Amino acid sequence: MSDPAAPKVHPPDVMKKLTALCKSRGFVFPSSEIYGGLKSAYDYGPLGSELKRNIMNEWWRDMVTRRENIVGIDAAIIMHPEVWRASGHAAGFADPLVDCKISKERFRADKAPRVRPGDELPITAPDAARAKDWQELIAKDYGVQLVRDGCVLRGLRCVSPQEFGYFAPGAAAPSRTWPFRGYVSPSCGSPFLTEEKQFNLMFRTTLGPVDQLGDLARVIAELTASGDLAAAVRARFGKACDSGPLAAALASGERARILHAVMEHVSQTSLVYLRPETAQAMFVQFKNVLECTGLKPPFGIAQMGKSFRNEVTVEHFIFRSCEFEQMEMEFFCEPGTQGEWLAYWKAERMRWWTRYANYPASFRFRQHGKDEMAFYADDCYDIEYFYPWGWGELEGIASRTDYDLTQHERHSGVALQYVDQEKADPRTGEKPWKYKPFVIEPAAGATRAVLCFLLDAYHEEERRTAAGDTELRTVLKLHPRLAPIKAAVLPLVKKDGMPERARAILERLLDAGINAKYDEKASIGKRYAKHDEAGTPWCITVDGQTLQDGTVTLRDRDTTAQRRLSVDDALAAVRSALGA
RNA sequence: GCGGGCGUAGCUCAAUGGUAGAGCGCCGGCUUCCCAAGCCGGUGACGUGGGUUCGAUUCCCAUCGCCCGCUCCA
Repeated sequence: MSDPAAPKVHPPDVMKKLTALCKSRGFVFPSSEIYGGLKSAYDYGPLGSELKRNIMNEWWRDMVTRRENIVGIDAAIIMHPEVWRASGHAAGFADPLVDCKISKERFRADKAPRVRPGDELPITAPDAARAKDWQELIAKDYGVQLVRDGCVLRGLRCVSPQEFGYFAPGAAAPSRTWPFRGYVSPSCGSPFLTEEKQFNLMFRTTLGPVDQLGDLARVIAELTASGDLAAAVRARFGKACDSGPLAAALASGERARILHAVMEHVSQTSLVYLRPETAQAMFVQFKNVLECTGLKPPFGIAQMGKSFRNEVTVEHFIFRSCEFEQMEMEFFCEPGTQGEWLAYWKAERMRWWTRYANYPASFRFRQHGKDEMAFYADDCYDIEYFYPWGWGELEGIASRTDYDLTQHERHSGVALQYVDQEKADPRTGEKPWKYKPFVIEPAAGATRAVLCFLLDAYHEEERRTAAGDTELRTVLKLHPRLAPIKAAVLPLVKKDGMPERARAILERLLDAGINAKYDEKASIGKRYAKHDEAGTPWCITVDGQTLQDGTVTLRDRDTTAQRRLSVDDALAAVRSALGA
């Protein structure tokens, strides 16, 4: 074993090997594989679904069951669309993005530098070599030979707000022109850009059985039948055109933008989103939970479940996928106490993660800088895991002030506050004290937890085969409470009544609610190896001696050592190690 | 989304412009008293779609998926 004070050193190519093991043993399959797979979606198999459930159960037990002042909810994935306007997701999750075709960089169109007709448009490369590459790229793709001056390429100029052109040295008129949108790439100054792409990270769908596309098609057909689109839009939508997105689109005069705004407007009535996080339901149900439970701050509302985001990049197996699972808790406390509660939850959450890990030093805190925190947060820490590709997020613990309750109060018009009959308002000195609680949010990724505990558990060890060769033993050293199968019950050989004795032991485990498997196939060594890969902590083996004196062997996954015990003692050992 | 690489059985690989073989795995049988033993039998693949061709797994195009890097990540 490596230094317990240092992060785990992952075996070479561990992601590749782990992905293969996940598939062959039934932890995680690529989604819809027989149809060629679906990007970034994964299905949890017989072992994976047990592992994920065990992890989530451990979280729920630690966060909800054992705490008097924390309760759970299980909200609908589809919520009222106004929720996402209040939370800021509707606006914040959608930006117009553009790619520079020269430097291949992506940027936000609304933050790009603007230029005016007559302005020169020099393209600046980071070094002379790249300037030369870009010069050739532009010659090839656009048919003009720009003049290179060190890192700078010259010859382009803005002609009008809709057009830029190439001016040969000394020429007064452009020899070629291209359409223009008035801005250039912020990093290199290039005007060669892709179309603006509207990114919307929330999954959209429609609520209701009516075919929305049919409605949209009809409206668009009617509006575009007349020559004057703007007039047709104004005539049809009246007051809606006076302000908001329709007004802005009409003001721009761009047909595509107007039609886009019209489609948004028409689809508004049935448009809903799949939640991009589970957190908002806890704020939205704050009042109901408060009334039915009678809880007083400090208290928490917890929820586990699926969330959906159209991630720009999906990567690293199940680390970042569009459909993922979260374990979140919103902890409501008195304003002014958020600092101490943040410290408390940091410690609690780190204790939880490291409790199940072989390498506690693979977990660490990282405080967010002011620039990366949401504007309303007053402090934020990530719990990070040392993945094979480096440190990465596992859980965020944010101090969110009273922002969310304030936003939902504003948008819903419903007071979301706590009335403390015993305390006086610190500002006025009057009773009762009505306040919006401040929130500490430990938000963990359940899907990421699966990956992190698999990585923590994955080991390759040298072992000697019966033939005397050296081989690698692959073993998942999962914490017994997380392991999908707790014990395998194996007859040493498939005869002399051993299968019957083994099955009787299996029955006792299953009756006790312990997930166990019976296996009589192949040689005993093969069966041990298979269960090592599945992360099964114990193998109970029935052999010749069992028939004589009723004892069995109990094999430990991590050491492969065996103890001979009575059946009762073996079962008791399993039960007590599970803490059940 | 961009750039690069990849795609033959569950896995690792092989062969071929004339419809594909092996090892391991998996399933069944025999055997086996402790760490992937042995024997017999079986299962099983050219990612998808188009084009060229008498004929494509092989050549071309597109598409999908995976990996690496960049970018993005309220």
